Amino acid sequence: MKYANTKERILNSALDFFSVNGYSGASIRQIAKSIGIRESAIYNHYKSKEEIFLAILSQFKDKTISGEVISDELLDEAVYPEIFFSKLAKRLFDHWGKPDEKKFLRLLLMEQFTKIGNKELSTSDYLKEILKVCAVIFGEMSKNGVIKKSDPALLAFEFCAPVFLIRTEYLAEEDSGIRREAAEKINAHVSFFWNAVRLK
Amino acid sequence: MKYANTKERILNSALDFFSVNGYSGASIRQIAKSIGIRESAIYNHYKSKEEIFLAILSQFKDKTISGEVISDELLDEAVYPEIFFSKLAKRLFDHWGKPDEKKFLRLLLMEQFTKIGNKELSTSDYLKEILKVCAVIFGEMSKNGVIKKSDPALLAFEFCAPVFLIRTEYLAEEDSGIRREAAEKINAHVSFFWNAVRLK
DNA sequence: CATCTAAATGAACGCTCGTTAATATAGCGA
DNA sequence: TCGCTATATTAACGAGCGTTCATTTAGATG
Repeated sequence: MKYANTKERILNSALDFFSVNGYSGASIRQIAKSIGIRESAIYNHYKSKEEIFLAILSQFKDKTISGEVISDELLDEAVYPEIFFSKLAKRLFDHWGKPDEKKFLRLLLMEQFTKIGNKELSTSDYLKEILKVCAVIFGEMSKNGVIKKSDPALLAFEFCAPVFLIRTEYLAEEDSGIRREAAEKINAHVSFFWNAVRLK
Repeated sequence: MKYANTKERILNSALDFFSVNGYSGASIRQIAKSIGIRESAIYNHYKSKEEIFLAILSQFKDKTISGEVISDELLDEAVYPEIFFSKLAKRLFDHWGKPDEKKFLRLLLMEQFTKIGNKELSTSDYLKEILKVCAVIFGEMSKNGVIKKSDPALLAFEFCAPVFLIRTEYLAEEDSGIRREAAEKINAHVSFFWNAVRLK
């Protein structure tokens, strides 16, 4: 029998398993079985397990976060910084909580130190883009006198780092109770940040 | 031939391999070989690979961070908050950078989502103790009018989270150039935090 | 010195791993 | 309709895995 999208379905399933069992804990047979084919069929699409891993990485490397997190209506709110920060933090948190992004984040955390992952995966790199975007926005806000003048890159880091840590703390399970707890932490962080950067 | 400390040396070597290859990527044979014994000899000391893993976890669970990071001379400086924050941040960063602590941190990040690790490992739990200690200290400082009044637990999180993220970003390699880069980030964070909590 | 025991060895087990090769089959273009 | 190509299956490979077991050895105890 022939199937459609096999190549893509391999990638999806591989991400599922890699992000829970780790690269070396996941097996080709497991991945094949989960999409209803034999392990040898995998090799019609990828020449090795490592190639599947690298394909996942390059798929996520091409993704850009800005479009997913920053929108025009959001930017319009930058004149009301308190609301803006709150929305931005929530968006960021939710972005990292999207099913595939969550899986990739787990993979990043798991494989960033391994032989196979340490060349391609680093938390700094992963955060680089969003930090840059935030720095630009915060820089504009200082210039426009909406918040204190300060190093935009530092502001970006101080805004994003706690959000990122909260996200990684809740990367495992996520029932509605947990989500509320995380949302409260995000709110508290935003209020701290806002108090730190507001004009007196 | 007979060796001394075999049980302990197994644990050390296991931590080395687990923290780089992950639990399932490391093998009993590899661990045995690295300490100069055969794999079967391991089983005179631990009844399974899983037991070695759990022994590592319980070894670190018993460790207390407060004594390693907080000292009396450090607390004496709490009256000069800017210096105090700077020293505390450095101590925290250095603590997480101690060879064994670094290995454990990598293990934590790698295994917190896996079948074997997800019951025993969580970033929140790992940070819980230091957050509590910091909260007490910061609470005292607000009460003594050395810094702004604010939720001590929030202050502790805002202080520690960026330090922790910086640490995890530099958990892989660490040459002297990298260490200087990290130190600068820590300084920048401390200055942001200090500006956020200082009295006006 | 003889004995006991803890700790090592060497060989083997059943299993799973990633990968390959030979073969079958489905669907599309000529 | 025929044959080509992409995609699947079945079977097998060598290697490494965790673990067990019978045996040897070294060092402490009497």
